[in-house]
Amino acid sequence: MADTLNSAQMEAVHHLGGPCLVLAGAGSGKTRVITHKIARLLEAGYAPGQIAAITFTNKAAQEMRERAKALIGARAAKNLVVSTFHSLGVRILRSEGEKLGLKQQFSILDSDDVLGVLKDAGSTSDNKLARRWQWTISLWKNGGLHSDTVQPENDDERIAQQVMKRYEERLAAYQAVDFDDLIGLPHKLLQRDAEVRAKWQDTLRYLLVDEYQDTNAIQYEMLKLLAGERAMFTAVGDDDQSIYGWRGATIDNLRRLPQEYPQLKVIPLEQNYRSTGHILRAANAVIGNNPKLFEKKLWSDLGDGDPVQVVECDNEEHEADRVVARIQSLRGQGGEVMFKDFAVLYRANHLARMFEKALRRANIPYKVSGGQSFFDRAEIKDLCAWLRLLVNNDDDPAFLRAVTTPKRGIGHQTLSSLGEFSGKWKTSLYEALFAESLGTVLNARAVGSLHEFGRYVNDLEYRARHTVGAEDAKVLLMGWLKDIDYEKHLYEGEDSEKLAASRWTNVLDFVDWIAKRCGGEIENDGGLSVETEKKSVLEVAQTISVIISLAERGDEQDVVTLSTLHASKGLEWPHVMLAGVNEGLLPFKSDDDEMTPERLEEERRLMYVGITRARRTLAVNVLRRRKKGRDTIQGIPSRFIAEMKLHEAKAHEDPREKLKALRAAAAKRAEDAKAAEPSK
DNA sequence: GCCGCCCGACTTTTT
DNA sequence: GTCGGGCGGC
Repeated sequence: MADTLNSAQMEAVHHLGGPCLVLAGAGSGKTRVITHKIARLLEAGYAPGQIAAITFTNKAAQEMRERAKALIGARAAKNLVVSTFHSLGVRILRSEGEKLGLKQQFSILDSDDVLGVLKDAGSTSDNKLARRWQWTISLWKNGGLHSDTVQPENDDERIAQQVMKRYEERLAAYQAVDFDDLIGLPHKLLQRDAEVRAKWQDTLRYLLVDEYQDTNAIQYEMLKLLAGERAMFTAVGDDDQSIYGWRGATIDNLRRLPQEYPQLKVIPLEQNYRSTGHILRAANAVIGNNPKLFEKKLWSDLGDGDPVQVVECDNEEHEADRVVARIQSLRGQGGEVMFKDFAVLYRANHLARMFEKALRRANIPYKVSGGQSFFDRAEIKDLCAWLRLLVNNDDDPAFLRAVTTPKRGIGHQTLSSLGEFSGKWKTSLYEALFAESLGTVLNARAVGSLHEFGRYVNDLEYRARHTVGAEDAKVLLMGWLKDIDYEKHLYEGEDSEKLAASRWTNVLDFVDWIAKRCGGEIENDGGLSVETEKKSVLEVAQTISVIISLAERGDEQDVVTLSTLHASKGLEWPHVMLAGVNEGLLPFKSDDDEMTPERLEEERRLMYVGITRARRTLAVNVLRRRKKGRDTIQGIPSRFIAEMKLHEAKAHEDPREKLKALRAAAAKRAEDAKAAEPSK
């Protein structure tokens, strides 16, 4: 792609006078538009710190900052606010949270912590039930509701509402917030405090929102409040790639934009720079079956390319074999085809297994994207709990995890007495630990252990607060691990030595990662901070729950990608294979729910996302028989295959392709003959 | 109360 | 194929 903008992109970049919606079709260069627009805004007199580019993931934020840096230079890029919704929320809460009774050192609970709190608040040990509550409560919160405003529709919801109320109380007591609060609380603040609102509207004078179709109700409200009367923003999104409805994203946000901002300039980007004609026509044909919010049709001038292939497979094993065969054959054709040029995309995670097996057998290197995140690992969570406790002593969930990791003679009994005691006196567990009268409920030995723990935490906290810079941080952290004998804890807790060793490696990586962040020379940390001063261990510790992308940070290796369709959004590969394109799988259908038109439309968008990941070749796999639970059932080709209208495309294109192939073959024969002659 | 065995299920996921 | 939950036995 040359470094020029096409006319639609140009228009999008230069429209600075009011709200702007860029309908960025797949592969239409939306990141280019955003970064160029940032450059344009700087030209127009905005200071870097007044421009905020908002994304959904840390990875996207990091990429955006990188791209912006290449265009506008490191200096300007450093002060840009490139941030996820959630990090922006942290930032706002950090400076304004006190107005909500939140101390500056609040904790951020991850979803496991939340689950724990919910089980506690709802007095259950039933994980499934607690997860349902978690889900419901999160959706409510994302819809802008809290326990007093929820309108329960059945008994389950009434119970969830009660649990929610207690959950809210717990979080307040812990000085903790969950991920939803990182949006919800800043929103609340901006809404009710005119001063805060004015301050932030004045700070962030131009907003650019990436993946706008993925915003939920409350994120949209927050954007409106930040943008204010001025309404200086650019939303970039694609209604056809909205695939996160199930987690609260609402296409309504796209629908409402032109209504609520009549002066909105809508600019479609329709030229696709990614895929060849056959692939793009299939994509257009499929998505054409959805009702349109905005008119938009992708085209490309990359030529027709190879026709889309439908690959019929007997079953999952056969499919995996054919995937392997296809990779080998495309690579065998010479050229510079690398493993990293391939992706296998599927609807659900568990479908990866068969491909992993086949690829391993064929000695083809691969990576599974969207697997367990580095930060989800138990050993990392252990350490995070400690760090959280240092940051916020009142974080009871963190206290409970840290005090028992590793085991230090403080058992269930002791902790439950301590819990009772703290409940009675309305203090946090940590505070309770130092109470004079603790001896009345616990024996001296238990009190002694607790005090020892408390003193250690206190001391470590002091040191963490005053340890600055990468090297000192590393010394501190390694010392801490030695103090708590964490390595031994790992080897004792794990049956397999190998597993323990790999866990310990993770721990060391984690230490390095934190230490690096204390160094102050990090430019890409997901947009969380723009300062380049060195930071204390404690400061770094506070932000860890919002940053999760160490695992994704792995450098680009030459490996085949296995990914869910969801996780593939925004990525592209020369050769894409869509796996298991069968009724029931894609569109997905579970036994108990019925397929609403809305659901089907979202599944169709998922298919569209899958198709548009491909640059040069696309294979669509269909299973003749497929596994379902324990048994095997007949496989019906997905309706989306017919919707691709491949036969029409063939009837249209085949003669020309055939002719081309014939001519090429003839030319080759002539050349071979020529080559043979002189040697005679 | 805990351990072990058996059976069943098995969307999508970020922060 | 694996994980988790539930049930039954010790």
